[in-house]
Amino acid sequence: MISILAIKNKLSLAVSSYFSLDPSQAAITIENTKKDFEGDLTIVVFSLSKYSKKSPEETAHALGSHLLKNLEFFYDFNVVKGFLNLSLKSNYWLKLFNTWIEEENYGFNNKSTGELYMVEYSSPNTNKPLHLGHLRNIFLGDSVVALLKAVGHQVVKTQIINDRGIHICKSMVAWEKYGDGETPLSSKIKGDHLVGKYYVEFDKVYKSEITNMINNGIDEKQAKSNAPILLEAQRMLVKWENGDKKVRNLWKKMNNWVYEGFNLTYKSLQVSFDKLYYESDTYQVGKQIVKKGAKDRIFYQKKDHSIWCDLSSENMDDKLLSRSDGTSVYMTQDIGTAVQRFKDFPKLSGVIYTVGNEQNHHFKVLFKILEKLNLSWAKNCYHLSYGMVELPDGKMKSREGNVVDADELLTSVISEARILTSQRGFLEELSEKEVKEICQKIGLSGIKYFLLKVDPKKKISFNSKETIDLTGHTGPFIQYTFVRIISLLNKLEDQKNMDYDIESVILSPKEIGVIKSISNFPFVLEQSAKQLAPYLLANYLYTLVKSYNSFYQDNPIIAEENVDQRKFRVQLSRLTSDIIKGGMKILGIQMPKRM
RNA sequence: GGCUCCGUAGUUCAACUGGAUAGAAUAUCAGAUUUCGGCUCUGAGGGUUGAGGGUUCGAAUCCUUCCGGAGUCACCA
Repeated sequence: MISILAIKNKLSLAVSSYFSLDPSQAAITIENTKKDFEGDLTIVVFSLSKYSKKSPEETAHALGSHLLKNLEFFYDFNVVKGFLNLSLKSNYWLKLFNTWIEEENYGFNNKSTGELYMVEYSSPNTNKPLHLGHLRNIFLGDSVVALLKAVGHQVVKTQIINDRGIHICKSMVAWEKYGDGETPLSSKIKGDHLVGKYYVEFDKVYKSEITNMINNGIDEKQAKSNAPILLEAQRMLVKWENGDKKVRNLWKKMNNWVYEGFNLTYKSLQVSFDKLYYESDTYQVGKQIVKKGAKDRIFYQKKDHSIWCDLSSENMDDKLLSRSDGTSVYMTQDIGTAVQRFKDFPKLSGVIYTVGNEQNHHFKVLFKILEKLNLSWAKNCYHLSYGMVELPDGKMKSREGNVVDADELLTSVISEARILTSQRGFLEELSEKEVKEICQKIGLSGIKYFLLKVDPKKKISFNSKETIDLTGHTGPFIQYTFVRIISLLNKLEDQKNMDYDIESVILSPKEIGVIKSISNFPFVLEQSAKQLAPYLLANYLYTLVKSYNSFYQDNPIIAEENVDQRKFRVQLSRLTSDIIKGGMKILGIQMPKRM
């Protein structure tokens, strides 16, 4: 069985034996040859020239002729500076290609690794609707899940619902005071949006109260922490934690409004979860752990009864875990949630927290505290941090209503897709339902690809125009290539016997280009999964599509007269479309059959 | 102020984790269709990789000092 890896291994062995090196010790770098140079594999000889005691160039030449003579794979080599470029015989490319088309799921790992991971993502607060920032989180998490599955792991998709705390009390107080009994039903406003409306309302009142107090000679800091409406929210939180019936009922009612709204949004985003955790449950678990930790002297208690974790040994400030009034903080529930998760799934190899980079410090502290609690799995917790999504005029602030709303964005990209497809006229004889489905696929691919193609740790500047673009480095562009291939395959009369004789196929540079690109797919998948980096896959799929389009442009397929050549090109197209489909699926993007 | 992250064509992003002449997209300009979906393809111009110094055969990448931006250091979440 031949494979790229096998060729590289043999090459590596041949190189080390040429220099009489121990193969297990020798660091021989073999890379794919860069596009602008001739060749397929490149050996970097700079570090090897010390063994030959000659210049890198001389060494490379000597090594090149040696390899050409002793290995069957190559037909030529060239040297540029210290780089030895080797050219693989084209029938080896064909042999490689033949093994790929016979694989069940080329690039994917079909056998299970037996490892189980948990990926947490989305995890919104229940006081406002989802916005563009959540979308980045959700798509990132969702595609990391798919990546882990693609390489053979099992995955539990989860979220922690932040249903408790001062934020929801703010919406509740505002609704009670100014809501006049308004419900999603009576107002025809989606539940999450309705609750969000009162969160904004709270902030408005809060701010005007502060201004008034300052005008009456109270200093700003005092005003901020003593504004009447804020005090009201804080009193409500204490009542909530004490189980006050009236407060709990209101809380349940408003949270349910939010869940109904979220579920609609998740549905249109095509994401789902396996297991939900609610902060209102897990903070109790956390509270117990903190209490016990204080008793065991892992944490310490101040005179005012507040409980803290000493982190001076880590060069960090001490962390509050329980307030002096006994109520718990964000960190408390995160400790509880983590413990609960490993209780529920003892076999977890790791938990991945998909959370924005504003919480980098929080997670550093959390993991440290888990370590201090002697939880052996603490080291298996990983924070998948990502940058903020910024608007052209700066950061989004939901309190100020300066956000790109997820629901609105979705409808706008989908309707844009409809305008553009209707101009093209390929969907005319389809039913309304089918057209709608296709436009959803196109619109979603625009926004998903836009958010996923960027390295997670970098911030994204959002540009609504680019998101719905169909050309260039976009999701719809990739979909278009797929649709063209499908349309082509459908035109074939005889699809059954696609075997061809290798000897009668002559590969053009563009065909080799596509094969080379295909050869990278398994490595890209592996890397993306390992680094939890869907953007690597997204960028790869784009380069694959580029090289295919370039091939497609000047090689006839159906009209090709040489039967073997034609069959090869059909297979090349088919495998390319399979990779596009499978790869894009990992990004959460579905392929339309027409567009 | 301490710590962390970021800074690459006008703009949005890459660069196989230290490799070659820093690549795409977009915008602009110039080309390609007796051809399978032209939402395509080919080409041109566009760069002191924020600045300086260092490490070495070799630096956008590592170290260091500045400059600029973001985040965080809460009895907020």
